[in-house]
Amino acid sequence: MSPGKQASANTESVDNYLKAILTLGGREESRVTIKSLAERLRIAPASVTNMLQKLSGSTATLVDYERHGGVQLSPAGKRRALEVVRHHRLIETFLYEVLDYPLEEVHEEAERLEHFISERFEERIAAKLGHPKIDPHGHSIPSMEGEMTARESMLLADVIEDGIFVIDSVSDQDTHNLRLIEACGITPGARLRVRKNSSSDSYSVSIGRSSKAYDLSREVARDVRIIRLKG
Amino acid sequence: MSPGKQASANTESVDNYLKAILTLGGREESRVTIKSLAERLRIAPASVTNMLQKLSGSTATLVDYERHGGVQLSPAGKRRALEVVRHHRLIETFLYEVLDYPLEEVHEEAERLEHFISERFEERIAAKLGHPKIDPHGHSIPSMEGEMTARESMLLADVIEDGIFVIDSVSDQDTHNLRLIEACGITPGARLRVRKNSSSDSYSVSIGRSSKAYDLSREVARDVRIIRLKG
DNA sequence: CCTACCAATTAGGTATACCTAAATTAGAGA
DNA sequence: TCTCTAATTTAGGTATACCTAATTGGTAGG
Ligand SMILES: [Mn+2]
Ligand SMILES: [Mn+2]
Ligand SMILES: [Mn+2]
Ligand SMILES: [Mn+2]
Repeated sequence: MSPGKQASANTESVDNYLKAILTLGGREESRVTIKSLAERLRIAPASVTNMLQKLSGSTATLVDYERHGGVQLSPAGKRRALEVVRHHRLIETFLYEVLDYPLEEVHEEAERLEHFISERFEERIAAKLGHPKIDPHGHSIPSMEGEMTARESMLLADVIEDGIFVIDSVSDQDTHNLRLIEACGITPGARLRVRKNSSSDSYSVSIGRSSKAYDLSREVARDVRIIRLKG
Repeated sequence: MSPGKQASANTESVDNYLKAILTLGGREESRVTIKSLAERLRIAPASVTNMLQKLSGSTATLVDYERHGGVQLSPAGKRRALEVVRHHRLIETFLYEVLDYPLEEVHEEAERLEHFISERFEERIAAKLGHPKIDPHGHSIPSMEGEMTARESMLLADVIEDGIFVIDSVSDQDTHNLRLIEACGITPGARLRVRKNSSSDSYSVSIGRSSKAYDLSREVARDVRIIRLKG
């Protein structure tokens, strides 16, 4: 077959491990502990150890695992993880743009479908959407070649000095938080004025030059990433 | 929860059994043999017996199985089977209409995705497509309530007397045959002139009033359903 | 009425992907 | 250096959904 890849005989389960390792490893791609993987995947640590041993042993070694030393993606594993992330984010964009899903609903559907769409499906929705670079949460969509651009952003919850920011992205992990976030008008790309409330552990935010301010708890503020515009 | 159904905890495998029983049972919903199921699903007969015993035993009895007596769908099983068929055909229509898939490619993708889309996804693509009643192969799409209209049609391969017909539907089972069929211009709804070739075991067909005639082997002719217009 | 024969079933596997409970280990702090 | 604890691993399950081989059953023809 041509220089491309063959459909990757990965199971849904394996894909989920790879994606979790990618995410938890962060920008530096550091080694990930069994415990953190277990928490993220909501699977018992013993099961995670088991799976990783199988993954690093057989197949095309998707993963570099060491006894008591955590895991890291191999080049092949990283390639596959980014492919799944691309699927996920393209599907989310598609659901949002074409099928008019509410933002809080796209993640759950994408989380399932990302494992089952073909390369053709991926290619067709990408084309339909005009090859988008970011998804509706503000996350970068990896390119077909597995490149993903990273922006320099911080958590709203980590703001110390009040100021004006641009909204980078919102987390898709918690439906309830996301609804609250949307209710404030927080949308990737918009401008946000942030004031840290000294009394309670919360943030007062307003969009653009609007005077309407909303209060966000620290927990919710952890689900918003922003970039400082001016101090 | 409201009067509706809960997401049906069926696995992909169970759904496939139900769909196969529905199809093989035909319009009369007759009992289906283990052997025919095994062939259709490409699973060993022993495995089919096993699965059916589990299905008829536990859960909400999706199936009426009797030792040495074949199977039949229960009302609940029929409901679920039609739901999956609705998914399948809506997805096919969507891939064809919205994502510009070639006709021969829609089936394989739908065959996978039908098990994983949510009710919301089903509803959204149905709305997007204007609640279509037939899929691109000419097959009826069951309604949300599980009603499916049946047309009175025959196989092209069963034609004895030459004549003019309307094309009812084409089978989605064989990609290769489907490509041949499409190449003749055979499309559901079009008019077809059929002449049985006495010499070889084949059919000479032409579309509408076109004089261009194509030869279809009996094997391919089995994948085309037609309705007689005039003798 | 009795056999074959074929369909169906039973018996006894395998692989995947989980689980809980019981070791074991690495590393931090005394 | 020793000890303790939390992380990790090992051991020994479960459920699903397949498989092959061996057995049983129904029935059509002789
Ligand atoms: Mn998501
Ligand atoms: Mn996203
Ligand atoms: Mn189909
Ligand atoms: Mn179809």
